[in-house]
Amino acid sequence: MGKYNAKNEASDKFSLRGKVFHKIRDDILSGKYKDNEELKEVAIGEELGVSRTPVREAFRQLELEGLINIIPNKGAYVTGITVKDVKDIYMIRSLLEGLCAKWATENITPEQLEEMEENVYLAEFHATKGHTQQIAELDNRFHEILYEACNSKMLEKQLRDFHDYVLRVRKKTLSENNRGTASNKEHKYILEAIKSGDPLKAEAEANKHVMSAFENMVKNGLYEAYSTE
Amino acid sequence: MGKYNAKNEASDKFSLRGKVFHKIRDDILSGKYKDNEELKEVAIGEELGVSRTPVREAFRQLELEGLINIIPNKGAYVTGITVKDVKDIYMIRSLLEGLCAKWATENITPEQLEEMEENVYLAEFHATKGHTQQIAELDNRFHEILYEACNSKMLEKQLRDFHDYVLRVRKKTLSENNRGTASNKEHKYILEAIKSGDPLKAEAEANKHVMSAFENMVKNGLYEAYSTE
DNA sequence: CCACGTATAATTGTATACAATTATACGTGG
DNA sequence: CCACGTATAATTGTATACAATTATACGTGG
Repeated sequence: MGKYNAKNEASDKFSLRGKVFHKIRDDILSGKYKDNEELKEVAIGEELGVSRTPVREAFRQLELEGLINIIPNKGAYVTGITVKDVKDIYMIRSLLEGLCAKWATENITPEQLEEMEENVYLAEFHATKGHTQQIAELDNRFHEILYEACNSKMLEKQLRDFHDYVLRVRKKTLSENNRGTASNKEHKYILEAIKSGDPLKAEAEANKHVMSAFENMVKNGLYEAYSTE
Repeated sequence: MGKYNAKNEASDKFSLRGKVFHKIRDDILSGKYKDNEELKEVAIGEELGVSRTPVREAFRQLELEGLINIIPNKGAYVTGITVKDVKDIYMIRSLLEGLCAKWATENITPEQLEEMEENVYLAEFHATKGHTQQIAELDNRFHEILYEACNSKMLEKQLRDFHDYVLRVRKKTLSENNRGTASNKEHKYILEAIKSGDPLKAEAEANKHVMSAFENMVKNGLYEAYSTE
């Protein structure tokens, strides 16, 4: 599974289509394009120094992700991500991360468990030192391990997609307001529930973790700066 | 929202790319291609009488849906959908349909509520008559209404994708074993919870509905015939 | 006979050409 | 002046050409 994904990422990095896809995706999520703005194949192709072919292929992917809306023979229009979208994603993620933690309790391998323990331990250190970059990376990795450990291709894919979607928001939230310390404490609770073999406890802790991340975001009003609404 | 989607469907129907996408997707989901089978652009293009361009664009979409795995410069390989995948999707759907019903309770419009009542009433009639085709259509539509009524673009998209994914399995299940009658009764419970303005009741009923659909499927061993495992 | 390397074929990646469709400009009649 | 229709430009849709990469065939030396 990990290898499978690594390959896909390689594909994305080394082909023009993948580069174009990620570039436009980032630009939409970061708010470079306005809502309903029209994306033109030639213009974007020229900007990135490629022909229309890779741009078109990237458009098809973006359409499927729901980031743009393609009207046949007419054009591609940015759908963007609104404040409500981010909120909804956190609600959905809360449920699904819970399910993921529950399943992970029953399917995690010793290696994954060990990496998770190491992750939490190391994050504790960086949190006290205020190393925001490392904290963000460890946080991402904690969730990645959880996704892999649940042993469900379907759930893993869903959570990964959502995770990517709100990545920018999450990173910012973590770097402010001591959220990093609190977040890592919650990771520890999840880890302990998994270690003690209590799936329902793990589910509840993961639920709470996502919800508290969301509440922290709302409290700080941080997410408004990153939406197109 | 409804219109937005209608447009997308039109796009899919009238462009070659859309036709190719749906054809390959159906072929994978119905088991025409084996797991790990390689899909070649030229071969599929010739089969469908189109050039490589629409085929390639369809491939990119299928990759994003997780149905094929594209290795750069090498080829596209069918990932397929396994028994476990179907099971996992039902578990995920159970949670998300619950959330959807909860939100729908708070956001449903009078028009949607009326259509839902009509839907349940009509399905009752067709269930007693054993009209499997109509039952399947009304069942689909019931869930569509629910998805629209929750007023969340994100959740709606998720549920629609999953719904499509297991459509074939669902249709078959409904036509056997009087599941249609039982299913419609559960729809009625959801509807009544929504009408009485009880979001938690609606959530619980929707949870149960998906789980009982899944249990029915397992009991009859029906889903094994529709997977690639 | 087989291991290996090289030539050849097959396949994917990207750019471009042409067709079809849609948007825009512009002129004319009233 | 403006409503309308037609010509023109811009844009997307699809096919095809060429380049780059990978798979296969085949021959030769030992």
